[in-house]
Amino acid sequence: MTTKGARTQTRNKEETQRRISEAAAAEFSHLGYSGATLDRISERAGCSKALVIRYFGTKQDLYRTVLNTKYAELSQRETFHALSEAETVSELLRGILSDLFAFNREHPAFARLVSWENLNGAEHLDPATAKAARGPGWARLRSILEDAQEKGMVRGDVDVGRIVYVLQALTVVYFSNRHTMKILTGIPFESPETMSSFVGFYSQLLARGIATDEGKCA
Amino acid sequence: MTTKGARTQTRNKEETQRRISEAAAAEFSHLGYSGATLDRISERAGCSKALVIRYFGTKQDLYRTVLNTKYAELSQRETFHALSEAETVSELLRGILSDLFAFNREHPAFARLVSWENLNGAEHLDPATAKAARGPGWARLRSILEDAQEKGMVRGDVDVGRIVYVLQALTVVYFSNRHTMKILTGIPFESPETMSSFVGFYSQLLARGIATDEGKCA
DNA sequence: GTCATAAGTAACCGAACGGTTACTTGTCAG
DNA sequence: CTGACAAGTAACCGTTCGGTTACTTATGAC
Repeated sequence: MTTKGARTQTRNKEETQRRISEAAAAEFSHLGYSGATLDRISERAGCSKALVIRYFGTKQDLYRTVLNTKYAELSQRETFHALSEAETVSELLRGILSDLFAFNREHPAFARLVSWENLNGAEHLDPATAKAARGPGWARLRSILEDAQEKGMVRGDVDVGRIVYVLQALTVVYFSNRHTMKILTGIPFESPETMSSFVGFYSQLLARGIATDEGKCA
Repeated sequence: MTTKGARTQTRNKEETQRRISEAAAAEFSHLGYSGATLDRISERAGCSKALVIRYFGTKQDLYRTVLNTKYAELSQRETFHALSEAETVSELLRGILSDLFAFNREHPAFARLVSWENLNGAEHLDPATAKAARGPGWARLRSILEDAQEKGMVRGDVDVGRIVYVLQALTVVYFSNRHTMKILTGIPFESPETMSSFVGFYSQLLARGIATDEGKCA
């Protein structure tokens, strides 16, 4: 009998690789590239350090794998794809912002990895993988936005890049700069209500901010 | 004759301490706490490692000194204090945002240190020092904002913390997440025009977003 | 001059790092 | 049963880390 499809008792390559990958993600997210150690990763994974290197190459190789895997997770979630059905600008803004917040809440490691990565110039991030993480909601946003501009409801100086930027900024800072930001503003980021009220407040603010006088007062 | 006020030829405590402090700021900003090494810092400063430890204590002590010194620099700049004379909401928003961007452009090390610090829980940042970095522009913002709300020009759900948050978010992400954000949005952050157009666009967007219909259309 | 003192350094320590090598052992086709 | 191969490990290597110790040397008051 072959091993194929069966769960071997003590020795299992795929399962071990999965455990290593998981342990590495936790370690890199927590301590960054230079702070993480292969000794701790192998300890977390419950195997020897030599095995980690055998399966994933050098520390840098392992880091690259972890980072791009996390980005790929973002692009595969279902709620993201549901956004392609949105009808109005404000509805879509709220949907995207809400989804960005939800993803970051469910994957606390993600924002941390992005921060670490920016601090060393994003040289380990595969551009194609990162672009895929935008999801179909953004293509939808572009078409709806341009449509609203033609009808004179949205101001002409608004473009998709700037909207995406502010949505990302609001989200990223919430999760990766909460410590200094709490000292600065006093906002209780750990409170669940803060997050939902943030989404509502800022999506409305953005919708009003990009609208023409006609689009808003008429 | 005493050393007081004179520039000694080869041995000079204050000057050496200044060089060490400068070298440490560059090193910590570039590589973070765990990535930085005392050997490199002493090499940059042109002195021995033992002297670094003698003057600043442990690596952690040195890091704390560097971090809080940078924050103190923010609170001492002149343009920040000029904001206390602003008259209108939109004028003040533009002033604060413009100044935040200017400071970060002039002090690239600052945003990096803030990112590193958030990644290890902001445990080395002195809260009093951080709060002082808000400057008088924010107290002015509160009073002008509340005044405008009483007159019915600004919506009631707007508060200073949320405005400060979005201003900081727009700025912080511009400087500390530019690498991943460029891949994501295609925005050319390195271009000088991008920054000034950002300040104009978002301060206008915010001003319109927080205004009541009356405050905007009337 | 000279001498106490402070500025500054070379050499070293144990620990921890990333990575390699030589080895053991579970598993399965025949 | 058995042997070959893959899964997995213990022990080690050279290097670098933060930090200490014992030492040199420039400086200024007397």
